[in-house]
Amino acid sequence: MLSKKTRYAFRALSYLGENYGKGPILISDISKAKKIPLKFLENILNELKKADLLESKKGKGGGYSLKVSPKKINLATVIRVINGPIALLPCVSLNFYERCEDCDETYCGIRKVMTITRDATLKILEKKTLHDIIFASI
Amino acid sequence: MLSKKTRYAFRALSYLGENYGKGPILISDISKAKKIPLKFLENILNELKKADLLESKKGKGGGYSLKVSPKKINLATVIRVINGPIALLPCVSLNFYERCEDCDETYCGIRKVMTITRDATLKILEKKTLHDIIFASI
DNA sequence: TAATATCCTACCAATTTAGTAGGGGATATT
DNA sequence: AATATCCCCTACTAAATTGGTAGGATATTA
Ligand code: FES
Ligand code: FES
Repeated sequence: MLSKKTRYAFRALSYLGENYGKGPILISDISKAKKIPLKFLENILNELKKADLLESKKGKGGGYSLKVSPKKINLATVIRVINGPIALLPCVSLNFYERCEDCDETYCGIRKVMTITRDATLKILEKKTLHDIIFASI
Repeated sequence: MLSKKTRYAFRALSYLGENYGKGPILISDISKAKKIPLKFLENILNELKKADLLESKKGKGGGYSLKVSPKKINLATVIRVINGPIALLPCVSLNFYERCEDCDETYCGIRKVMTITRDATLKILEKKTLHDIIFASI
């Protein structure tokens, strides 16, 4: 399951997507509009910025905005940044790979199934973008 | 990601599957063969029993065995018993549904994508059985 | 230089995860 | 009936993760 933090991230990004092209948006505005605890949201947006999905501006007239169009931000990327691995096992993860002790990857049946599952999941999550979820929700 | 406990469950079930039809298998045998902490495994097997996947016998000559053939135990069931929901959001879960506060399901774009993802995942995990992972790993 | 707004570090409580410890109860053999 | 075997149950615990808070440092604008 995705963490609450990840769901907050999606909601915040949706808001930024809805306001794409309108200049910097205040954290406090997003916090109010999407009912996300302000200081927690601050952290989330900062992580998204470090992952190069957002850009920010300090001082008056500052705030956050999407770095690229909502059509270019896919959901898999967001989940990886905030939630971590998408695969169900570390030995199957493309971006967070870790070897399994006491298990030979070449002959592991569980791993084979989880690889298929991962591919099916990614096929969807890498295709669906912020734009898709904003548009679907109007 | 699946918990370590879930991975232990798969390994234990694989062992029981490999020995299907040979009568009760000792927890300690599974523990040794699959390198799973004994007391932890005890707990796991008991949960699988309560979920009606295993049957047990006490006393000498006792142990655990699969209640049905490895071909009839699908991976989704196992994950649900030990790990919990398969869906990425509670509002999308078929077996562990919970409503999202501050979010209208009818218009929620995230939910739509996660529903598609869940279906794709289930299509695989409900089809693949214990037999598949045992056979693939030989 | 004052006001504004993000950035950074540190802390915290609650929950979950990954176990351990120890005895109780059922069963089979002797 | 005694005993050894083996699952069952309750309770406890350490460590990690989750979901936050608090407070100040830093950058920007006016
Ligand atoms: S589960 Fe990772 S290699 Fe078997
Ligand atoms: S995320 Fe569950 S309804 Fe929107």
